[in-house]
Amino acid sequence: MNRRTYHRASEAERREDLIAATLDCIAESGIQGATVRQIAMRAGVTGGLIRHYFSGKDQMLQAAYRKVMAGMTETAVAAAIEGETARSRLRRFIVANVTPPVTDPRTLSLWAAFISHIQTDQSFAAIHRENYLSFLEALETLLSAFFVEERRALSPAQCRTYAIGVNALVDGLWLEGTLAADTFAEHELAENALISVEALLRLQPGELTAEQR
Amino acid sequence: MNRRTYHRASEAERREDLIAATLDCIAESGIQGATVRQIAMRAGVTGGLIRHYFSGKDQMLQAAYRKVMAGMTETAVAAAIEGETARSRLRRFIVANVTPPVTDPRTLSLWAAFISHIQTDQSFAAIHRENYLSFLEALETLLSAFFVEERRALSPAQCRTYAIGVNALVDGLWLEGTLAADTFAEHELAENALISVEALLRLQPGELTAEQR
DNA sequence: ACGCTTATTATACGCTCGAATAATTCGCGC
DNA sequence: GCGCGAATTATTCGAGCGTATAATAAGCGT
Repeated sequence: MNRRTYHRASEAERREDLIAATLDCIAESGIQGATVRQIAMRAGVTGGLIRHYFSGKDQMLQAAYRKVMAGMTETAVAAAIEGETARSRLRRFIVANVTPPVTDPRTLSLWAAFISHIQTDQSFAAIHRENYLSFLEALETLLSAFFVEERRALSPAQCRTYAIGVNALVDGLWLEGTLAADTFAEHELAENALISVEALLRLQPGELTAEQR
Repeated sequence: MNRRTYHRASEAERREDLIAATLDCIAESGIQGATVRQIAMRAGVTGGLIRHYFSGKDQMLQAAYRKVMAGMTETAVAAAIEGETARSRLRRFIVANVTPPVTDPRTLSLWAAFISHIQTDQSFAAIHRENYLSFLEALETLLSAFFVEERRALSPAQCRTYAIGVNALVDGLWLEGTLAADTFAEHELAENALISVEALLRLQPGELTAEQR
């Protein structure tokens, strides 16, 4: 009647492990395969522990959703701030969104698994909304800085219209490029994204595309 | 010990009923709520009947997925062919894709519920791919006819790049516009779509937007 | 080095799922 | 109008789900 030996972990790392295991399960076999038992096994613990750190499975899924979305936005934002000019930052932001690890089958699996919960569960809807608005705001900021740098006057309303359009384009390319990953070479997608954004903002051809310092 | 009385339906209409009930269940409570029992109840039959018409629940879900996707494409194509000029057909196609019933919470629910299966189940992946390519081809045809009408020479490769970009834009607007339905007025989304496509194709402002006869 | 707190395991419970099977009713061909 | 095939119902089964609870081992403060 020997029990398993185990290690007592700190709350932070245990929660992180559990969320990571949740994401692994979802990525591998969909939300249907992300059962309490599977997740626990993947995390190297037993099922009961989950309810010691989360009030239920749903709350853990929500935490996992937050992590995925935050990760996507942060990757793109982190890429952007490396740029030295507003134009470069905008360019990097766009490219990052259609390049791994954002454009990645695993990321898509996770995103897709959660997106369907938005319609049914308002907690997920809130998380989505929060991240959508934050992404849109980041894009809007990059855009308006870019237009200032280009000495091109733009009403806030028009800037927002542009942001919505660019956001849609990037999302669409991301979605299709990842779903049909074998149809597009990696650079092909990024190139298409830049050309399309150029056109969308009515820039000169090459204004964004051209490599710059 | 009285059994329920029942009506013997033709195979075609029974299958259609079952698929419709499946979609109702998914739209209302997500894929998790689309259980054999719920679907059967909604269709006014008992659960066992499902396996008389489909080899299992999964196959019925696939049939339902096909129906949803075909419906979306057909709605847009049907709207397009009403147009008298290539420009009008392109315009109508785009507007139809960001207007109810394509842009609709129910449609999104259904789409989202299925999209996550693409990563896990290759049967769903095949259905997706089939519909994606058919949508892209329809768009490409509309585009090239439009450019011919406009007497604007375009290489097939560039036409395809445009098609991919427009497709992404339309998909993205559709997705965001439906997810954040309360953020956009109905005409706002369509207007933004036309303005963005205009820019994407490097047309004159108003070339697509302006109402025309 | 011991005892106390608690993180973790182990086990059980009630429920619902998809599927299989057997019983029954329908309605068409004759 | 009757019988026969097949569509439909009714019932059962085993598996797996999320959750609850009790037993236990870990490791820190002292």
